[in-house]
Amino acid sequence: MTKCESINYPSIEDIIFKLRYGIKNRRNILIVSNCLVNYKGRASSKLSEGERIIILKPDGSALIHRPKDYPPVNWQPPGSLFRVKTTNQNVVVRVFRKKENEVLEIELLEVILLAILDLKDNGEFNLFASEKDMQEAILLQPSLIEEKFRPITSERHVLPGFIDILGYDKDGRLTVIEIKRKKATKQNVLQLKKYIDSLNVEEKRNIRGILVAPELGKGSQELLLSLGYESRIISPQECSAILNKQKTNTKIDYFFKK
Amino acid sequence: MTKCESINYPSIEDIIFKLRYGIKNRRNILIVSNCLVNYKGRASSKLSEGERIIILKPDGSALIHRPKDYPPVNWQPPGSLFRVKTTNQNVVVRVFRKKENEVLEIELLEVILLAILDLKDNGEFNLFASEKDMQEAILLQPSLIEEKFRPITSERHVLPGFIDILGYDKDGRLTVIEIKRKKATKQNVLQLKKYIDSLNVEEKRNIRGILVAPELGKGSQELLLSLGYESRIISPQECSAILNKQKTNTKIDYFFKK
DNA sequence: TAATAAATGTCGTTT
DNA sequence: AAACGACGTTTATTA
Repeated sequence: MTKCESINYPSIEDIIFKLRYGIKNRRNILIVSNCLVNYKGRASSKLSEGERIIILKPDGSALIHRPKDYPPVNWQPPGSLFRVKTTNQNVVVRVFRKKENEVLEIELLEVILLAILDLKDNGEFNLFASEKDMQEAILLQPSLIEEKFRPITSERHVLPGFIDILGYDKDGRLTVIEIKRKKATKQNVLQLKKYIDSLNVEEKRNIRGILVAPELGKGSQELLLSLGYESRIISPQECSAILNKQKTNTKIDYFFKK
Repeated sequence: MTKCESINYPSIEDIIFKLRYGIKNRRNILIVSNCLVNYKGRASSKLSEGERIIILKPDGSALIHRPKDYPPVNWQPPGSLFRVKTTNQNVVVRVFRKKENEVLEIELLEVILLAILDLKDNGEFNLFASEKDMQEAILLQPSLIEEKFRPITSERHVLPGFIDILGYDKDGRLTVIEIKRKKATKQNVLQLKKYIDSLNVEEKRNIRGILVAPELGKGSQELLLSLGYESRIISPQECSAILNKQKTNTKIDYFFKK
């Protein structure tokens, strides 16, 4: 079996055979077809006739893409089961997801292109400038918050829960830091408040709250002030740069040690 | 030009020519290829070598799918610009989005399948059992809330902001309704509270708050009680059924009138 | 399993 | 352009 077996305008028999083969052997399947789609589960939907691109993945995820738009018009997350049957003399792919008891049915009216793919992908994916990167950068260089800021939560989550960073300021005041990778909203300030409130410390007034974000939204700024919290304007990109620099330094250290 | 021009293992010259042709003529483009992907924008990412499915749409959206997972590993929303160039003797597709100043670059190391598609899709898509359907069902049949409930806001955004439904109960008490299509959270109760607080009415205690949802989460129930609000357990599916019935009745009415 | 928050979230709507 | 909330959100993490 080759890496890619593709057919233009396959016969019904071919479609059924290839689909079943591909599903059974955990191949990626690509279908370009005029089709009808019905979905029923948490909601329900009907999509009338049209030509779309369909992807079936061996992990049980399914995607139906119209000629435009970023999101799939219909889909099924991983863990779904594929079944190929015939209805009205057409091939129907049924994608069933037990977890939510959801069914997606794709009736293939005319298959334009069918490809059974045996893809090899062991590539490594790395994302930078995520919220987690911001957290790590601050832990690595606490002066981003202010001089002599000392995080408590370093490697392990010393205090469990959802607090991004907990620490002490130069005067020993307990400080809660909430990090956002995009413009902060009022909701984010409330989140910070919630965490501070959740700390079972008697003198809550003595706890500092700092919201870290690349920008403050209108509502957030007011609320921040009224609650007596602070903010630090820091972008995810600069945090990423700090981490990169650190890695480079580690490498150089290693080089000289050798 | 046919609806689907597909080639297995095209030459570099073919790839460049077909891609440029497809982009220029606003075709959908399907590429199965061993590739490298770099993204830089709001965040940044690197994806090392591997075989993936790539979709380029004429509206400027791009999707890169690995052999597994529901979401694309890299992407670009609509409005992006495609450019085809060569680097390291490989074809590179550059997808630039001005709005966020984001760049996605896909280096094609070995194209397994390339298809230029001229898809026709005028199909109608209908989604049922959305939150909007729930809203409409309640407006159509206010007794879902309680007997003699009278909605004021028939359209939307008639009053302050984002209140789903505003109305009067049988005793003329102002009532704010917040609708959720899935299990209600604490956050949802706070949302309801916010809307009630935002109503500049003197006697806020006299306003009723009702959270409509198919189920109540743990935290939400407690908070609901402590704030003195109420709830109605209603599923999006039953609301959808109510709307369907209404439509059927309208059709029957029309039939008899004729 | 339920709850909670992140996401390059995206997308629509209203101010 | 900014704010706000829905989404069949999905996904990962934690209690």
